[in-house]
Amino acid sequence: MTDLDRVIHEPARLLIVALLAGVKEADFLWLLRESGLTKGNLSSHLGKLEEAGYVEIEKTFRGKIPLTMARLTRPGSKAFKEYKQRMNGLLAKSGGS
Amino acid sequence: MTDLDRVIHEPARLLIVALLAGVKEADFLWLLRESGLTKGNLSSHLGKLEEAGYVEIEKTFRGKIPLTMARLTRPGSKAFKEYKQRMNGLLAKSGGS
DNA sequence: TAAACCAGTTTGTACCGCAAACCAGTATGC
DNA sequence: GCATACTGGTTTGCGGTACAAACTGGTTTA
Repeated sequence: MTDLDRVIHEPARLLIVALLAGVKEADFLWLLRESGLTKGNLSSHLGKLEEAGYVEIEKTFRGKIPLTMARLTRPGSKAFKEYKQRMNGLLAKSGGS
Repeated sequence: MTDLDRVIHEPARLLIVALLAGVKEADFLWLLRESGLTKGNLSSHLGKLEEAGYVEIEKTFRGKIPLTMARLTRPGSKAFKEYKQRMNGLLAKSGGS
């Protein structure tokens, strides 16, 4: 109907995806600071995005301390791109400005 | 955080608001056909939008048959405009195209 | 040894969108 | 003139989900 991808549409995830699209790779704490989300929400939203196949999560260690990296997958980039197109289409149809 | 107006953000309502922004006034059945929503959903989303003060609902009669007209209020137009700006900002920050 | 901390995950709840059931009134078939 | 179908909606029930708060497993500090 509007055909907006609900996984991406959710504001918190839209923000995460937009951030990732900019940098191509980011760790949990950077996303945490940049997004302003709580840890819990960031964690679960990343979980949803991973489940959807839109991001890859890689868990490593920085010394003794766990480190989680996230990056957009190819399908993720594609989905985001399509989302942007549809959204622009919607916003445009209401008459400019 | 993303500061997206949740009332407008919901796809069905975004569509309704975009449609109304284009025409300035519309009746229930036109919105029904144009949006592809079910009657139930259209009714309740219009209710939400009215409750938020974003649309005015006017109930009249066309002959013997009830007719509901909807139009965007001033605050509604303003909210939609701001929504568009924020959304464009979000989509832009990920690097163009 | 314990207390504080880091980097997250799991859990609980309250809300919300959706579809289906419902309703009042009007035209139509018998 | 009675019932059946249709218009133009509204209300209800249910399933999914976002958010915050509590929890966990390991690590440094006191």
